[in-house]
Amino acid sequence: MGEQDTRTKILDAAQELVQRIGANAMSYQHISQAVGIRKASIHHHFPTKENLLEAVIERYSACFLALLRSIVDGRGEAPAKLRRYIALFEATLEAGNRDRACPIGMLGAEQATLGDEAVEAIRRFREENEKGLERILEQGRTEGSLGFHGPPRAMAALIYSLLEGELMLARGHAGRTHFQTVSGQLMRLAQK
Amino acid sequence: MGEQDTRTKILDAAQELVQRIGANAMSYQHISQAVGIRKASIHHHFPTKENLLEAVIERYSACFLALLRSIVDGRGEAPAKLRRYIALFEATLEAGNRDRACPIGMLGAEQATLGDEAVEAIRRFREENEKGLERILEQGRTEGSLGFHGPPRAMAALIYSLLEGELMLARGHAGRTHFQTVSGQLMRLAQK
DNA sequence: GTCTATATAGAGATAGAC
DNA sequence: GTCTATCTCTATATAGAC
Repeated sequence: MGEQDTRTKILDAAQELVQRIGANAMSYQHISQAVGIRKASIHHHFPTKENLLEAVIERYSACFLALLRSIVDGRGEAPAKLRRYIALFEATLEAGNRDRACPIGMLGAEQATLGDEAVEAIRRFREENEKGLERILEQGRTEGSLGFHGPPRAMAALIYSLLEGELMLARGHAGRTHFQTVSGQLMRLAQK
Repeated sequence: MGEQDTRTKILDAAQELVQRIGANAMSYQHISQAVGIRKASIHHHFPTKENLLEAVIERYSACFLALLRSIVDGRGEAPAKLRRYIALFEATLEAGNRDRACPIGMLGAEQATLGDEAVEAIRRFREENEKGLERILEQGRTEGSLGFHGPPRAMAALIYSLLEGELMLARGHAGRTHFQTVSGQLMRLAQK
């Protein structure tokens, strides 16, 4: 847990702000205060806000998709893998993070205000999530551990929208409980 | 289809902007251009932006919840009612409206930047939606037309997050198709 | 790489004439 | 009820010293 470089601190602050209040409410002033440097210094690392948002997406996407792949390619039956995937989303709500949604979900909601590169990166993130989920669901069907109806890809698309939507809308006071109710129901639907 | 009063035109423009770009990206300037009046005139009808957003929520909520009630209390079996409910969301994506999410869903994503009254109104909207869905799902179970596992209320919570999330994230080019894939999968899960 | 200072634009909001 | 004009604040971004 040593000292981090400034670029990383800026990305951390920007990501946390996107998760909590969204990209359009986030300003260089907010980041400046969180990191403890001046606004002009942020522009040295990320010339434009669009650059900064793209970097937030790229970093989060790389990290999250690596975890997704380790789940998909890992050992265990499909229900356990699905639970691990859901836990990736739930981790966002842990401890003091009660008001944080997925940063890429938040940016997806604001995509009409973003540049083409960011929108495309958000689309790819969704695509990779749906593909990974599809493989877990196919495994479950093959080994007989999951018993949902319909195409795995449609089920995958449903799961992604559900978890992103739930994280964005059910924040605040009872957020954690609500998330667990919904994710529990999802597991029931997938298994039988 | 006669002339509308200015207040209604302002609400229409504000709602459309919230649905497309979100409340934080929306400005009085945008509304001014859309309606064809000056910024100061908007402040005459809605002194603060917070007032305006609350009015958008109240109007949309009253309209949507009235439709929800007519579905819940109407005739027909539960699967048909569920399809009618889904159609309320899908209507947002019709024709030239391809980039519009649910306004209350968008404001829910931005709730950290809103006042207490707006946040409370958004929470009530969700609550009423979950209650209405719960009644449809209970009916389906009683009459044997729906066969999902788990508590109706958990299923209701899942359906609301799913539809709101799908509308927010799957906009743009293939939005309509993606929505239909996901809503079709939801119907499969509910019926068997 | 960080700073001060500044440019430029836009935001929400108000005063007061018509 | 709408307008012009203006206020104040904040936004993103840049120039240039250190």
